[in-house]
Amino acid sequence: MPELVEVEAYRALAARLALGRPVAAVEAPDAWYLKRGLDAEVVGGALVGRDLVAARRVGKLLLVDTAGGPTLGLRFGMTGRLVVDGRAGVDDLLYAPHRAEAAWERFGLRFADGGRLVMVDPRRLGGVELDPDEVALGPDAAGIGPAALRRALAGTTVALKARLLDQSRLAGVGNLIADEALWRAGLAPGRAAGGLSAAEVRRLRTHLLATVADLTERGGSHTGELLPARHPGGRCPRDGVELVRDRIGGRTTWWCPVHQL
DNA sequence: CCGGATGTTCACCT
DNA sequence: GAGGTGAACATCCG
Repeated sequence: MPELVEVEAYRALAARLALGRPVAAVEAPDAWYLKRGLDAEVVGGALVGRDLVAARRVGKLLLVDTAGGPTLGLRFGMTGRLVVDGRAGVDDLLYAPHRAEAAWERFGLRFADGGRLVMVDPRRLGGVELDPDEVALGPDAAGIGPAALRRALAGTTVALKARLLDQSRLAGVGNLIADEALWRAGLAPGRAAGGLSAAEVRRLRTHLLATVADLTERGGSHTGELLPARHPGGRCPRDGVELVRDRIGGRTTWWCPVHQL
């Protein structure tokens, strides 16, 4: 999906524009998008007439609380975007087409004043559920503390990057943030997650938080320093050697063999 | 035409 | 049980 950075922008958009507005209708044109056996009738019955009272985020999951009703859980997959009253939470997504087809509107809430909150998702990799299991997610990567990061990495020989991507251990880090943070921290993605020294875990935390802050400020997960070099022949922006391409945690991984140790 | 892309889930192995 | 792999979802891009 959009990673933590984009979902935070969606959360802020929803908090700014959607709260306090009663839901007049639920638009669920795509049954596939409703997860866990939900259908349009159930979602409509649960949400219509209710006020939206809070917009929260855990990792890449956006949570919208209703007054006296269930919490709406929105997942954006890789290409999902949130649009409220025609305004987008982020200007751009790396792999999303720049067009906005009405056919890609997978789910929406219509408000009494005619405004709308809409999920646009060309690839349909996202989805909607009610009262999603928030406990299944690890602590949010934004603002994670030293002890929590240590716990998230400890006790396994799984590759460090794979562990960072494991949403049940640490929530919010996606493929681009993982590569960027490891590149900044000078840590090889294939290292055993539990094998880092205490100093390395502290260094990783520092750079993970800085990465999230920088990408948030610049407007997206695709604004990292490493991103322009993530292609065959791409060179490390820091020391100029050709990056190594690997497959770690099921995802394409680009890293520098010189300074990531 | 082919392969790969900010993600998650599931089946199937080892 | 842990962990790895590949497929699936649908569309665009190089």
